[in-house]
Amino acid sequence: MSEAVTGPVRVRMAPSPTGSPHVGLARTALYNWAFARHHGGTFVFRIEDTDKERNTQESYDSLFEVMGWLGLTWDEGPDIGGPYAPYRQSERGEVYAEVLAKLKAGGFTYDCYCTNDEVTARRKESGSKILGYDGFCRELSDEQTAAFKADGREPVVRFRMPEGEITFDDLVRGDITFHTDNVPDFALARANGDPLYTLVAPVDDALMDITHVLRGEDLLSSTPRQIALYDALIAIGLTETTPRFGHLPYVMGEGNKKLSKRDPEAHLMAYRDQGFLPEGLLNYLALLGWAIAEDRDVFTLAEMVDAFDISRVNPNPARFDLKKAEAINAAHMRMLPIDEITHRALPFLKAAGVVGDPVSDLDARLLELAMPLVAERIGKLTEVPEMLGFLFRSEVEYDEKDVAQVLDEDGRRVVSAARDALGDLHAWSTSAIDEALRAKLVEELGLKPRNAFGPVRVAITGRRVSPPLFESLELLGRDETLRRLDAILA
RNA sequence: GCCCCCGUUGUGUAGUGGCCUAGCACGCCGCCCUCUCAAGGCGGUAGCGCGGGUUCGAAUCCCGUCGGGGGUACCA
Repeated sequence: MSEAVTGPVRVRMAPSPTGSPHVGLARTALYNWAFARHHGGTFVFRIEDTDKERNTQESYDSLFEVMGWLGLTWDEGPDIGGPYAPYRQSERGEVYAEVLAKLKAGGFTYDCYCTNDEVTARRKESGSKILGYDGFCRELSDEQTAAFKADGREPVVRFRMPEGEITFDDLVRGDITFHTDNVPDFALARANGDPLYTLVAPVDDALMDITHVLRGEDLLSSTPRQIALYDALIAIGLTETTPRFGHLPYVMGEGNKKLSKRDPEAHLMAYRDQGFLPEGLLNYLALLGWAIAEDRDVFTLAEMVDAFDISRVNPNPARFDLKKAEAINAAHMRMLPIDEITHRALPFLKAAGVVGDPVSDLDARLLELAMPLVAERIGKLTEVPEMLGFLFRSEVEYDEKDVAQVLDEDGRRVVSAARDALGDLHAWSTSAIDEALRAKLVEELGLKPRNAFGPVRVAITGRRVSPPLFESLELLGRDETLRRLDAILA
């Protein structure tokens, strides 16, 4: 493989606003972004919305929302403009019409009147093994053209594929060769004149001086068509060079199925809503096809930018593993300062109704004291309200299973003893609570620590899993603690 | 069918002919620590798709084969 970068770098991400943003999109964006930043290049955000049928405004908006959340910043785009504006293909109609005219004048295209049925019928008759278009309209006589027009047919514009082999040096896969016998002439514009992706993507890449095209492997087999078109664009003077291509492996779901839009795991928004950190998700996504080092897999975006090398990207498709994604996310959670976790958890705490909006001073102070207790025990932000809710709500949400398991008759005796021990306590501090409960439950009643504190924990927090108990009691306060114990015993 | 891509433990990867008795991470299992859960520490589990070559020596090179994926649109 030859040197990937020899000059200034301009890359782009060019999603279509259809459906809800997908994890594969984020991975592609991330690699493009990291590549651009590593080489001090430019990252362009372009919207490929030529398919009017499938585009939606909602999807368009969610693209920006999700990219904003991820924090992968672009240097040029529909929202911020740039020297190559507009960046939305639906606004570039004249550009494509002009290119199309030049291509036609140069003899690189022809009008094609065939219907699908006709092409299929001819293939059946000829017994050809190649499925695409057969080139029937390549050399139409004036009479034939007139006949089609008289028939009321409108032509699509088709590109004339040259004869021979097309080889390109893929940035992640090395040399790939196609023979154009297997790459039929393809349509550049619909019969109604609307340009198609096949035209628009290479034209914009050319016009925007894109130097490296990093995209999903689903586009691998359209690359020879684009290279042939690029040659034509060079011939008509639109650009001077063809970009380098790099085809990124798929992100697959469970089993060996491509993560489809139907899979809940596919949706980026779901990760945000589940309380993933963008840097955690991004770190995990980076691992799907790339490694920073052989013995390390937790790193920051800055470290990734520093180390990213497109030629080190693995070509084979990767399965998305939620467990590992969560583990990586948890590692990032632990890297965050506590007040930063608090800051990020706030929307989740508000959404869960654990704190009000705005947050009262009292709650803010309690949060400041409570956060250190859970900061190291959470993997996702949604766990913060789950773990701390009991400190803020007067109505404890008791987990029925935990209650049934721990607060049986024996458990209630333990709670009762704990209530006695704490009721007499004058100093209300973690260490005093610790000592008092141990003296009563462990030493006096001879219980094992876990059996001693379990019932108290469930009585107070509603769950068998909670922040450390003594600290929690201190924060809860004597009155509320005793009230909850009494309520259980009542 | 035809063309192209891919193939290391359950998952992601490291590995570019001897350093591989195949490393790391997640998962899973066990132990330690421990007021629960995490975190942390220690240990275990499991892999080069298959078959031929080349070579003193192959996960690494070659051929074949099988399996998976993508494309084959007036979608992108």
